[in-house]
Amino acid sequence: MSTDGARPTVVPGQRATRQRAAIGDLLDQLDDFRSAQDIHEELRRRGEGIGLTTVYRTLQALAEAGEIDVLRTAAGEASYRRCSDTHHHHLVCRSCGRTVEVEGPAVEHWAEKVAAEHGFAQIDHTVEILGVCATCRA
Amino acid sequence: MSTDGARPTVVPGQRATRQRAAIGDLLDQLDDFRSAQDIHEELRRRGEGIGLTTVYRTLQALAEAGEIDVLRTAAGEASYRRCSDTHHHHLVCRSCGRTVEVEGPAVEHWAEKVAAEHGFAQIDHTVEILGVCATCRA
DNA sequence: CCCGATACTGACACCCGGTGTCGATAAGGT
DNA sequence: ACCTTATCGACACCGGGTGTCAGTATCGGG
Ligand SMILES: [Mn+2]
Ligand SMILES: [Mn+2]
Ligand SMILES: [Zn+2]
Ligand SMILES: [Zn+2]
Repeated sequence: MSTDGARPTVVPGQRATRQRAAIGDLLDQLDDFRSAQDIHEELRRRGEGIGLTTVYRTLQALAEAGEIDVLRTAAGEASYRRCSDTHHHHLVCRSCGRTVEVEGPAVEHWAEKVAAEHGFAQIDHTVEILGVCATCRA
Repeated sequence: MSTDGARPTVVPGQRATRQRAAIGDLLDQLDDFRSAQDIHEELRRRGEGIGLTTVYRTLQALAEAGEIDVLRTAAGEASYRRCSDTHHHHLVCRSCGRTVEVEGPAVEHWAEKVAAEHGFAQIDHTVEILGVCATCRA
């Protein structure tokens, strides 16, 4: 959870609206990946009047702008989380959803090397680790 | 593409049916990831009478049994491919779908190490590399 | 070889995450 | 304040995938 409180809550070039601010604030408070519907529910629980469509599209815009990270659950549903701005991957607890950001130069190099060896360019990669955290094993 | 022709086309404990054989045969001939609908279409084109529901469920069963690999497209749709039986990952062309199986002990070790460091167990990981192949850049 | 228990099939209704539409609303530049 | 126009959100719709269930085919036992 970043506590700087100064991250752009709005994608540059877009208008600052109450709804987008509410979503940005909530994302700052949450610590693990949440679906659009989760976020919509939580906002309404807090008394924010906001439509589900708006939540879907705002989250997508934020993801596209690189403000937040997207992850596909096993069920194929998208989930979102505000992350640090450096390149990293995720270690996620299958049981409670607890998320740890991890990085590894070894993987980055390996991906580039193997792609180049096969003549591939404009490389992008996804690396996610799933497991059960210590707490959930108690 | 494996040419052994002796891979189990049926998950153990299940009955051998014409439909499952047709799907297995087709998977042996295809070389890159295909959606359930693609496979269904192709089977009908070849004159096989088979229902879409059956294709969906057979592919899922094969995937669950580890007979084939599953990949989620950017659109969130599942795609399937018969792969070698050793652990590996995929290098996929974003443009033509061409798929190369790759492996890397470095990544395996890294994943295990980083998970252990954070107290996670029962680890599973997904690693996919996307890019544009040499042919598609011409 | 035949038969019956039962696994499988597939048409169809349904589920659900996500998108297109469009009239109403509100941001924010002047 | 005013006007232009981005944004909102209710609603209809889309498409991949699943539950149901009556009909069908497999295959082990007799
Ligand atoms: Mn990486
Ligand atoms: Mn691996
Ligand atoms: Zn946990
Ligand atoms: Zn290609």
